[in-house]
Amino acid sequence: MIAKTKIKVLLKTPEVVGIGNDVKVEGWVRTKRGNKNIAFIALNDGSIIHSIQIVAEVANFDEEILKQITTGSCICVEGTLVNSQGQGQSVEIQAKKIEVYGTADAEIYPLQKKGHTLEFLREIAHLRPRTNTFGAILRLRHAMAFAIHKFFNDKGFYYLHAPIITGSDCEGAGSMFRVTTLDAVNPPKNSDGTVNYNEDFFGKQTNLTVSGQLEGELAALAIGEIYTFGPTFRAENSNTPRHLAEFWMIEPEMAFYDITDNMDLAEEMLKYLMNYAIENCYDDLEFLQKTYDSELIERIKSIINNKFERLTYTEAIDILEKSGQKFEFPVSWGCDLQAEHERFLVEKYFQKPVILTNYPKEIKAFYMKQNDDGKTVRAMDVLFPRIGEIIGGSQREENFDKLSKRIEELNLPAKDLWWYLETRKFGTAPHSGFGLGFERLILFVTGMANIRDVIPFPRTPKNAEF
RNA sequence: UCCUCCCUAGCUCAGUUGGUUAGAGCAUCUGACUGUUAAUCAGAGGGUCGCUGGUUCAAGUCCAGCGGGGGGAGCCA
Repeated sequence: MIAKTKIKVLLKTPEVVGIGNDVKVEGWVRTKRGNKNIAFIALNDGSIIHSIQIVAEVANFDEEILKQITTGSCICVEGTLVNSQGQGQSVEIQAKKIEVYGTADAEIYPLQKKGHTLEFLREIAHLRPRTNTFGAILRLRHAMAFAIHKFFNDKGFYYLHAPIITGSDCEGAGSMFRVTTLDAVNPPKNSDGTVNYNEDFFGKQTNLTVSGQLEGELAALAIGEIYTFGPTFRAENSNTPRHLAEFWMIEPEMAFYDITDNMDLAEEMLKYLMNYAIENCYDDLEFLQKTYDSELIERIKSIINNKFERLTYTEAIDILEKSGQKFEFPVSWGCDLQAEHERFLVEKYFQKPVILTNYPKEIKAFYMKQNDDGKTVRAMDVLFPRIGEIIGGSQREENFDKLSKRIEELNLPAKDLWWYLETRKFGTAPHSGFGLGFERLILFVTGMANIRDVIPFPRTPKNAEF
């Protein structure tokens, strides 16, 4: 009995098995070609972007078996690993035995050996992992997730599991998905006709989380440095290539970090991740570069090799006002920066990542630390080429009175935030944190243009088919 | 949600000022070919032109509504 081997091992380190020795591989057929004497099968098992070539002498095999080997079918091959006689690959397998695990009727199997549009592949999300493109994306997605855990673990951060179901709508980060077990048609009512949520599963209104930040702060103010990495939900009717209703977010939160420490961490992490991709996923990056984005690897390297430009919101407004550039939305101090403004700063003016700090408090969240000028808060946004804001964060307001006053000014439900405020009442500490949208990171590192193509099963308005 | 473009064969698309039987490439099927690289060559089959309604002698083509999708914007990550 021959031990099975991953195709990655055979292609990358054939010496492990040894030329001339017998091997067993299992995978899905990408293409079959040949003539009446010989058949060439490109076999892929997902371990690597490349397929291995299976060579089958037609005379040695049952005609019915060979007929079943079509694009998309799944087979097991036993044969001898040999140096290839043809161009295009260094090693190949001279097949001795082929077992068909599963056929794929060529008349109805949707994937062809020719290329498909990404839009079409979205309609067959159950099969698109079988394509080279999605194989590469899924491997990169895994590598980035793993690298994030490794980065934080190596720095002594703890992985915190924030709740998915929350009872608060505090961050104001957008509309939430209601979580309920009440009968949608006939819910229990109060005497005034409103729904009686006391009868609901949790005895109150609950929602899917829009952010784990507030819970993250609780943990940071106890065990120092933490990060969350989990799904997040926004019920916004956003129809763009950069938004999902369900996406994954990484939210580190650190005690005793000021805004500069926060920026240093964000920059170090992004550079670490880019470097990890180059060192561990080069074959996939090369494929994506060749197929979709000719500047992909160069752009990733530019993140590693450039110091991020750091400037204040006020300085950025000044640059934009003096730029002579015509913008659809005019710039003035106090307005939020539009996509076109961010793009100008990152792609034209500095031509590298930019970190903007000290935004007007009116356009930022209540929990951000207020500066002494009374006008700005210690926010930081990291802006990337192509995708804009990849990270948003801040030093947090640790002063109980200032935070309470801000909550009051913004008319937020202070009574629902009692637990959050108690961290400022008992042993408060300077601390900071930020949020990184995982899919936006994957968007950048794969060179894909649409966020629906970097998550296995995208959730967007009117779409939850798979 | 707003602006804009698109929806014709399994896929990607052509289809002229509205006019007879709606085309191509690829895929599929059949055949040919002694090592192919998205193999090549020859032949064949394959259509409710997104849906509903309207204008007209006549609609893939014009109009309206609805549905789906792309791009841009807003919200944001």
